[in-house]
Amino acid sequence: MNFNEQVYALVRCIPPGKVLTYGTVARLLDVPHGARAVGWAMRRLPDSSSVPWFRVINAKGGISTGYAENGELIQRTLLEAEGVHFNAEGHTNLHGPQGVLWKPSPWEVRALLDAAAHQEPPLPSE
DNA sequence: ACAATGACATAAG
DNA sequence: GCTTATGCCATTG
Repeated sequence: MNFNEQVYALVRCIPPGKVLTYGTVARLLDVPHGARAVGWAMRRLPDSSSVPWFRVINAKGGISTGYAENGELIQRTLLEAEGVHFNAEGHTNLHGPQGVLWKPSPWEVRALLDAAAHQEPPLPSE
């Protein structure tokens, strides 16, 4: 199972209205410093992918896209549609009372990764 | 195998 | 809070 497949499997399981940071995704995959690799996995995703890439943001709670001119706007709009609130500074509240950061239990993560490993879903490369 | 790159993260100034 | 510098991982030439 490739690293990016695990990333996709995990991102696919992010519930609507919740988000994950690149670093968090990496940590959930037992790669504490693989944030950049996560970003790479997102970048190679086609827009038509079934992976909710828009639910992945940076550690500041802001949009870090650069895949397109108006990518930031697109991602923000998609998240707003799911109830994710952006403040004037352009970032979501990851913690606090309205924290939208998804915090799955370790066993959940392992279960979904195990399921993905058994399914071996086709890589959505382009 | 080596060097460079990138939707990142963290520390320091 | 913002800008720089360094570290990390996977991928690519």
